[in-house]
Amino acid sequence: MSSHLTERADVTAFRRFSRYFTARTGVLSDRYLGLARPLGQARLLFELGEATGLGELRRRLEIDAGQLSRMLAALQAQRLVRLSRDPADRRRRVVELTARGRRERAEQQRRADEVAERLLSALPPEQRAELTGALTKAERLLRLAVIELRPLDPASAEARYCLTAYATELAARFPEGFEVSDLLTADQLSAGRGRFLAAFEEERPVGCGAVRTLQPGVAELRHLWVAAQARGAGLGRRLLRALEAEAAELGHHTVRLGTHEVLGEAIGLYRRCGYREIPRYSADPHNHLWFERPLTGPGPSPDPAVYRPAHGPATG
Amino acid sequence: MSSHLTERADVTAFRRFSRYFTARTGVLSDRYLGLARPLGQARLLFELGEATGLGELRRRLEIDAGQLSRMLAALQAQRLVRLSRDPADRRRRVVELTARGRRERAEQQRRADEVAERLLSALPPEQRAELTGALTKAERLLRLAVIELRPLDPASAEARYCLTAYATELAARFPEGFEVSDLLTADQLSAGRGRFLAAFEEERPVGCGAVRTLQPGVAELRHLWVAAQARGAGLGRRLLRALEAEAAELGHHTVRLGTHEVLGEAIGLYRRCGYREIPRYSADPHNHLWFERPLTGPGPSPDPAVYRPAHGPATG
DNA sequence: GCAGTTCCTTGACTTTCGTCAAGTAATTTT
DNA sequence: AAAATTACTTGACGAAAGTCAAGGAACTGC
Repeated sequence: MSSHLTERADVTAFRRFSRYFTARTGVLSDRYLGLARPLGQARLLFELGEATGLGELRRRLEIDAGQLSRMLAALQAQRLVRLSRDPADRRRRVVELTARGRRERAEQQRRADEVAERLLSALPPEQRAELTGALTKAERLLRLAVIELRPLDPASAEARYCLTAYATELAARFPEGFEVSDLLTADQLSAGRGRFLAAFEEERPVGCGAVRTLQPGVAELRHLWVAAQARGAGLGRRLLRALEAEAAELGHHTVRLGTHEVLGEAIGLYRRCGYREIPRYSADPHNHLWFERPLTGPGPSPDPAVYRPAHGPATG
Repeated sequence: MSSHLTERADVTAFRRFSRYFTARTGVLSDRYLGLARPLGQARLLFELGEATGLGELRRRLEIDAGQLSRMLAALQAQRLVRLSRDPADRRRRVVELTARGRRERAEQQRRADEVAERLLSALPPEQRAELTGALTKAERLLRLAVIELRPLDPASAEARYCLTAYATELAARFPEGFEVSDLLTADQLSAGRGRFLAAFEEERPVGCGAVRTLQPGVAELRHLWVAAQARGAGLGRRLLRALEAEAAELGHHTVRLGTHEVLGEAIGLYRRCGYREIPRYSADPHNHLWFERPLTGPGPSPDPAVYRPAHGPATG
């Protein structure tokens, strides 16, 4: 089927790019920039920003504890970092760049910039701008791709965190205000009656959404929220599509939703994603517009039933 | 000045992307995919396609002769490659993957595909297509950026190669035919009277173009050629901008050119790049349209005088 | 307050990577 | 045909990277 072929082509394009990019720039940036330092130490120096706990560093760089310990000792001997104990837990140690370390790091960055600049300087301004645009867009979408969508127990602490953030925001934006009591209860979403999805960026919740059965065949989408710091990446759309897929999996053929007139971005999103305005179908006092989208009919995007959201970690 | 700021922003965007991309996927693809093999051997296995001479391999991977020798011995012991002597010069040796080696390589590729697919599968089809589009565009532009533009002696073998390829193509496309004798002579382009630029992709000529003085302040652009295998990347535009910069450097304020009515792509390029059609200014029998562009006036692109083409190797 | 954990350091390796120099066989130059 | 050069292998070694286990100090849970 055609969507499978499309997927193959995407994978191929991604891999081609990845190979080309690492071959072209990866080599340079690694070897070159480390000054006279072994790669491991250079990488460490580069990764060090604010004062960091060794544990976090170890997790980030996936490095053996012993190795890290020795590398830091070497950097300390060169007076590039300062090690101290964490006052809160004196087993823990904290690394920090010294002034000299910061200078070295700046020099590293400068060299990396230089390599990038030499590459870019070959292009006339218009094409350079095109490249920058493409890379920025690609980065935004990659960032979006690594955000994990997971179904969550609506009674869980994480779900509550998302819903509270959502309610707080609505309270600020709706002229009439908004109360946590206006939300669906966990009970109304639990097994059989609906689903709750949350989006995690590096294990921190940055979005959510719920579907629940409205009548046989028809689901209602509610509480679509994207945290302020995660906006502009397309997460709203991704959540929307994933919620539609959940609805389809629950056996529905149509999704409806109601929204508030002040939520301009959301209204735009629904319109762009194939939703059509329909007459009022609910009595929710916070709703002024109602939308609907068929899950199987023709729309501006491929059949969402084909898109299977990953349940569980994406990189596990 | 504003163009400098733009450039900084481009460098920053490039570096941001580079960092993010290598952190996100580079690590995975290196570590993971090599199965249980050391990185060097995995890389070697990956790089081996057709039967390859060791010398070429050494040059490509920038690896010490001794190291390569030992790595290949290790791979041979695992029956992944076959070593034989080059019949033409029996000092030379040639590596080739065995059937088993090819299987291993395919497995490596499959894993890489899997990683890519897992990442991409998080995105709904529309956003996946957007990402693929952005990456494809970025790759095209990166490829374009590493094509080197060099001024060449128009009498050199490489220049002659380009011009012959250009003439051959015109001969096939023009109904009236085209002769090498219709080209400018090296003499007409040599020092003081004009400049000849050639584009090299990995040291192979893939395009060219010339400017020469038509009258004080006015340059003529001629013989703009892009090899068939390098088309679609934007090289025509890059050459055009570089030739304009050369003209500006020679002290001209205007560039003119004439072209043949069958050269649709070229005509489109000139139009997109700020050229306006003007009345006939030359008697060249192969020309049907004439164009002109001021080098200092306002145009759809920033002042080309700001863009300094790199003379000499870009990664030197 | 004591056993069990956690966080980190140290010691004792092995493997891999990278470099130099000596050596051998084939080829080219003189 | 001898000398020089080229293409590769082999030996020797040092530095870096990676692994495992033992141990000490600080914290946690009962």
